[in-house]
Amino acid sequence: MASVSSAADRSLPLRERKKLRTRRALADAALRMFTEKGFDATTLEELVDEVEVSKSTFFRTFPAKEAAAIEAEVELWSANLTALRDHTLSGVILTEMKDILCGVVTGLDADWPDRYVATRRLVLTAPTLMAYAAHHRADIQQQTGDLLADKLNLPLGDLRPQVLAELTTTAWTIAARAWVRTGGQGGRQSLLESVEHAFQTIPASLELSAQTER
Amino acid sequence: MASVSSAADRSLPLRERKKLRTRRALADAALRMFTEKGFDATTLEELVDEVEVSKSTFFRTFPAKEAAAIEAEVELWSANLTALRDHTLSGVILTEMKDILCGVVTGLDADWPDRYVATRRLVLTAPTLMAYAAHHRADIQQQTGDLLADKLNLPLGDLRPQVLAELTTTAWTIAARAWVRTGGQGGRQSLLESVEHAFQTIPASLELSAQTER
DNA sequence: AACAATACTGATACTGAGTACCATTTGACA
DNA sequence: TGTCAAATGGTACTCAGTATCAGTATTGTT
Repeated sequence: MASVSSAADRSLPLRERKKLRTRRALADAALRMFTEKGFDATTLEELVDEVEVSKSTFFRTFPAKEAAAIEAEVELWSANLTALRDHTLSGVILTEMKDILCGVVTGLDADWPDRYVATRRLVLTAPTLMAYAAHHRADIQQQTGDLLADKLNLPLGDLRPQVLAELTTTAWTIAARAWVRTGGQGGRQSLLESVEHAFQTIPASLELSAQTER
Repeated sequence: MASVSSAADRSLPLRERKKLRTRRALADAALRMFTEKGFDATTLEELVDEVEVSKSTFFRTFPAKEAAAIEAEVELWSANLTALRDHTLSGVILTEMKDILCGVVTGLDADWPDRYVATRRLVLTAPTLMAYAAHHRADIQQQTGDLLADKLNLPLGDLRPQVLAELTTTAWTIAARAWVRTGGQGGRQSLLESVEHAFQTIPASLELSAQTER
């Protein structure tokens, strides 16, 4: 389980390193400024002035203003897709999905948990951001489902890989929501416990009944 | 199970009827024009000219250009929330959720299935629409989860209502996707069968394993 | 049936995100 | 060092979305 993305990766061509640096700088500034001033109140011009790049460069790096704000989210799911791709599945898939996801969380940069908490809190403040994050999640889900179907050699009509992909993101979303609500206290470890708990809650939810419950 | 929304509802004050009429006209024109010319290629001006209202009126009716395109989706979930609110839960909740949803589908306008198919197909063509639809889904999920927690008197930390809400929209999304892919053939009836199937697939997915499967 | 009070519409002017285009600079590589 | 490719910055543009206000239609009251 190698650490995938660190800030200054030698061995990468200089040009690529520069691009990565501005990408990182833009994402950091975006998270900070949007949190301080509000997403709508911060114009793109202010953002690019801060980082000292042009608007052109911004849109060559990110497809939208919103994208710069949810980099931490993107990092998580890109890494997860890669991990799933490189993993040989065996046993109960949903459990495997949970383990892969937990492995990814463990492998991310040291500053990732803080950035993720800040990101999720920010997302709650602006509907536009909410929409963008939801879209990203749907996108990831689709890709995960397709990848699963491929890895398991399942026919096109089989709904199970899509369902599994959705269950995975569902479990994550719910676990993360609870963890973020605590301010990310307990760090990575408590997040992992929250994820375990959420995955366990799925079968428990299926059986939930009224009457007997009150 | 009363039919909720028909085009010209008497007994409503004139002012409200007019608003509903323009809303309907805008949504219809939007669906048609976006499908014909493409979402991005159709400007808001063209749309409001067609319906002969001002841009001002458009934005008092819909919060965004995208919203006019997904009215069929909004109608479905608004009706579902209302139905859930008015329903007394008993027995296995997930089954109840399925039944309520199926009841809502049965109760919608005669032209709803066609409009829904057109909507979903349109959504696939424009990322902006995709994002907006995903956002709407997330919004509905949240409200459904909160409503469930309230109706079942569950404490704030309990993840199960949120999971159930997500499972419900998940099942719907997957069922609808399959149904739309067939062009909505078989109409409402085959959609309902697809929904049944998707709900059954959820427990089946939990147990899916590798090895034994290939 | 006339009259406030109130809600809705339309027009205008504005902000800011995102795109298209081109001239300039910078890194890659022989 | 020189040449090619690729990234950058600047300018001008389109269009969604907001704010404001004057005019018009609807409601409910007397």
